Amino acid sequence: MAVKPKKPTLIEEVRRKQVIETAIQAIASRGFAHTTLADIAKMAGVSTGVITYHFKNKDDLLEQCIRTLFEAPNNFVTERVDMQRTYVEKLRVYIESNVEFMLKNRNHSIAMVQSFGFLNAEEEKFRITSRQHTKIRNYLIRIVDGGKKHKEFRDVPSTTIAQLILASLEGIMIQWALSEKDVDLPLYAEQLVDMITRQVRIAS
Amino acid sequence: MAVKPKKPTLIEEVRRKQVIETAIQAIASRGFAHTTLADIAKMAGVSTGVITYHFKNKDDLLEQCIRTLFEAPNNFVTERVDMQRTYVEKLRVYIESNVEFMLKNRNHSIAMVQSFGFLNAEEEKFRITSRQHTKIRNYLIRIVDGGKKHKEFRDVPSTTIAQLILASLEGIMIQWALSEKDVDLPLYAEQLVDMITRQVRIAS
Amino acid sequence: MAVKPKKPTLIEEVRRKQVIETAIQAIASRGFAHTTLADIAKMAGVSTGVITYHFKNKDDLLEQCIRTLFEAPNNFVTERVDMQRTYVEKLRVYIESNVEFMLKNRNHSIAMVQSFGFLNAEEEKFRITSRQHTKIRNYLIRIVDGGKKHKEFRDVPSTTIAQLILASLEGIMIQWALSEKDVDLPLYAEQLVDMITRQVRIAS
Amino acid sequence: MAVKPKKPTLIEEVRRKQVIETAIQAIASRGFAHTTLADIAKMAGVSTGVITYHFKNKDDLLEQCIRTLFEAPNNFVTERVDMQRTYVEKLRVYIESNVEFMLKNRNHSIAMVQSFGFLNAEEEKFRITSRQHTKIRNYLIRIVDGGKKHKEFRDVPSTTIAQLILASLEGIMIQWALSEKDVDLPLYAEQLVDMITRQVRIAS
DNA sequence: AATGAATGAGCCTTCATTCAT
DNA sequence: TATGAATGAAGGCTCATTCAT
Repeated sequence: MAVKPKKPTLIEEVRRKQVIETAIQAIASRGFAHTTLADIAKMAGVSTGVITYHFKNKDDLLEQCIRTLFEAPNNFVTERVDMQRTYVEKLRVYIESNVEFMLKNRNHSIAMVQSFGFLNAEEEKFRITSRQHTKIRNYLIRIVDGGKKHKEFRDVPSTTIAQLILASLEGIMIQWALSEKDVDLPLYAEQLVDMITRQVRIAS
Repeated sequence: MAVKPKKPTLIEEVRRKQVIETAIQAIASRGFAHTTLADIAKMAGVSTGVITYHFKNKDDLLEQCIRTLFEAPNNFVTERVDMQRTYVEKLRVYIESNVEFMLKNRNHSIAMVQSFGFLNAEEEKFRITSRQHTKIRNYLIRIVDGGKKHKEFRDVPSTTIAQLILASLEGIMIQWALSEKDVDLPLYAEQLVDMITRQVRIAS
Repeated sequence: MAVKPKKPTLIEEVRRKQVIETAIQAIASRGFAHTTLADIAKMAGVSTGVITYHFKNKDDLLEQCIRTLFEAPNNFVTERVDMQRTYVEKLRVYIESNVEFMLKNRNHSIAMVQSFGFLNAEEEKFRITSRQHTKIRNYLIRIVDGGKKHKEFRDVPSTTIAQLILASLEGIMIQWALSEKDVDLPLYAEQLVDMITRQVRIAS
Repeated sequence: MAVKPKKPTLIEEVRRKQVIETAIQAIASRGFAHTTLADIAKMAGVSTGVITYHFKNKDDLLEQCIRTLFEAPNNFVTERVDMQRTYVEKLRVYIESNVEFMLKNRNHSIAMVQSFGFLNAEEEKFRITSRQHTKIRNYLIRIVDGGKKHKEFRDVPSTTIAQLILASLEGIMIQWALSEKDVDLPLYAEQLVDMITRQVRIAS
């Protein structure tokens, strides 16, 4: 008899998505540490058992949340970036659509900042976060390299530039999560785009 | 009977410092969520009771940790920045000495990133972090304003520039905490200084 | 509306037997405590619902298991014993066929030993086990009494002898369940037959 | 710094003993499966936390219980057996003092029967039970061998005799645990001594 | 007859906090 | 000051049971 190939029913997938989304909302408002399964269940309007029925355990759920926290903005952003033709435009759109996503999903941003708190190398949560960072950085490196190849950019260190863009976006997320009113995101994006462009572009 | 007038003995202060420092090390290695008072006590070589004897409760201890996490690098950095005469130099030293502190105190950096993950607006820990951010930002704003006043800088938006510097430093801290080998901090600092300088300085 | 007159369909009976047998296998390999209905269902290749559909509840299933655990060897043994003419032969065959059944159904023996461990006087499971013990003892008493009546046996205390035979068989089952290789069952049977015979038979 | 050598304080040892004894009583009356830590704690008049403070977890406690369940009667019995000079006497006293211990500690016997339910080879509880059985059997083998060497016993198979004695004692424990009034233990002991003696002794 | 998603009570376990010594 | 035994609330997890399909 063949091993059952783990067929995730439709309803199964829907429930999981629902629970993950609710969990993210819960994390955003209570913080990672103070979010209990009972909280999430109550917010989702289901019983506690549902969660451990659909997820192996709490950590499994949190891992899915972290994954979603990275993939959702990533999909949103890359979709827009890939439509641009010039590399200067790609960088501009990368920054702008990241900020756009943040503005549209403040809770996601808050939850993501919270997720930085899981840096115990023993945990799968750590590895997921780490892998996502690498993925993002590589995506940016490819853009910078493309810009250099097409003579749009001068010979800047691609990795460092990628780190800089990622850092300045995750960094502002922290400040904005801590105090919304203290940060004017569109203005920040504009300034960041200006600065990055000035830094990488071949002077005309 | 009168309330004991809070006479922080010398030994008292030493013990507190010791416990706070141990707690930071514990947080760095286990993560915020998994650090128990028993862990800290054992690492410090004292009994559990010592902690609740010297601190009101666990949150009190964590608050002191967060405060230390911000104040230690802050003292290190401002001391060096204030010695600089030109504003371009101040910005350069600000960035460089931040990175220097990180390199000298990796565990502090890791613990600080961890601390971002436990931010619940209802908590004092949140307010402390928020206040520290404001303080840092104001310090940077004053430098930028100074540079503008002394005609070293052109008319850049001070607040945004301050946010950008803070973000790019806290942001890189996350990447470096997640994967030390993936980030060349000195190179990053150099690039960041170059970029910021280029952005603010009046073209000569 | 009249109560459904309990019409145990053929298929119904087949299903029940199948589930009971699977449950016994599960108990033998996982232990009473760790056998869940989900385990049994999965092993039987059916859904969880099937079990509670065919059995009132988990305890009902376990009770049927215990009953089977006693009745199966009992049927096997009495069938053979009743064919013997002399009482000495009856005792010999009683012991030997018990051991034969054990060798042919190791998992049943293991499950039976496990079942001893979950006896709470308040439970029906306890009463079933107790009743089965009485039944077996009475069967053996009748044999011993027969032997005495037909002058094959001397005047031994029938009840005690019955207890002794039952005890030495259930007792060895424990040792054999714990460690198969440490017990040579046929040799044990031979020695037990020899000893019991020597004890009850009228010296010739 | 040397590893702390785990010094079990006096009070620590007392507490552990107390909890173990209470647990045995609880197991005897409720059964292994239905005994919760809360039950034990309440019976012992302490808080739930005490148990997990002094024991690693529930399984750890149960393991200690099983160990005690075997060692207590063992100490009681061997102490008396070792005082006997002849091997016939040793066997007699072995059986009689086992029964004596049972009569004095009915709850221990009941709990021990319950413990037979842990036959999951993966569990430490299994290994403990198994090891204890081996220990007892070896002790009996040594007696039988001694009897043979000193020409008190004829050439019987030592291991099988040892198995038989152990089986007939553990077996009667089951019957007596299930129904006290159905088993006359002293009479049983007498008959068992008579039968074993008759079996092993060199006919005079 | 059968399924399997959903429920929720019950239990183990962790851990901050207290307090007698 | 310091200790560490003891407490008990809180939370994750298991699993028998129910029920709509």
